[in-house]
Amino acid sequence: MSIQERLRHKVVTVNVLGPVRTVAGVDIGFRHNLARAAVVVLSYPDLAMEERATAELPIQFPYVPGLLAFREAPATLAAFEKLAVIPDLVIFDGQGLAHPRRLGIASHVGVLLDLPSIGCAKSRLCGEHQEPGNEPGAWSWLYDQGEVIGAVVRSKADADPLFVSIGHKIDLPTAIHYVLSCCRNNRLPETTRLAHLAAGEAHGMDQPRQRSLFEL
DNA sequence: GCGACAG
DNA sequence: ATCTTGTCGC
Repeated sequence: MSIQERLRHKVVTVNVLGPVRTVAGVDIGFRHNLARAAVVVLSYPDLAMEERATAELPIQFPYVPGLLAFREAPATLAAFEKLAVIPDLVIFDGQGLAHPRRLGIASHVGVLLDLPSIGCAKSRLCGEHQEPGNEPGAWSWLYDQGEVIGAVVRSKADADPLFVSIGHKIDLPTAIHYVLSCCRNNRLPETTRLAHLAAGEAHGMDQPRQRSLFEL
C-alpha cells in the first residue's frame, strides 16, 4: 500500500504538544452497511465531557488487518469536521506505530489531522512482549523486527493489558502516561469508553433498556 | 504450505 | 466490528 509508505515518513515521534487541556477519544460502530464514527472531547485531567460529534457513512472498505484506516478514517474525519473544539490530544482505538508498516490508524489519521495522537488497542496486531505485572500501571515493551514499537500496559488488575504506541507528535513514555491518566476504574481510558458508547447509539443500534426495578 | 491477524 | 441471554465467577 503506497499510501502508507508515503505517510509513514510524516509521522513525528517526539513530543510536539503544548499543555493538554482537552483529550479526545474516537471509535467506530458498524451496523448493516453503515459506519458511525464518534468523537468525544473531554477536559483534562478532569475527564468531563466537553463536546461530542458523530458522522455516518456507507462502509466502502472491508476489514483487512493492517488496513484499518482505509475502513475507518473516512467517517472519523467527517466526525472531526463537525467539532467546534480542536482537542490537544487524540486517543484512537487501534494501533499507532505498532503496525507492520509502522502506520496504524492512530498515526495515519493523526498525520492527516496533524494532531498529537496515541494508539491504544485492545489486542496485538504485531510484535512480541512479556506479560506486564498485574498492578495497574505496570507495563512492558512491545518489540518487532528488533525495534521497540510500543508498550503493553496494564490499566486494571486482572484485566487484559492495552497495547499503547506512538500515534503522532508524541513519544512513547508520554503516550503511556496519558493513557493511564485517562483510565478511571475501567480497563479502557474514558475517551475510548465514552466514544464507544456514542458510536453505538441510534442507528437502530439498540441500547440495553434500563430494566424496571420490579423485574429484578 | 501453515499460522497470525487492530476493528 | 456484529449476531445476542443467560450465566460463570468474585
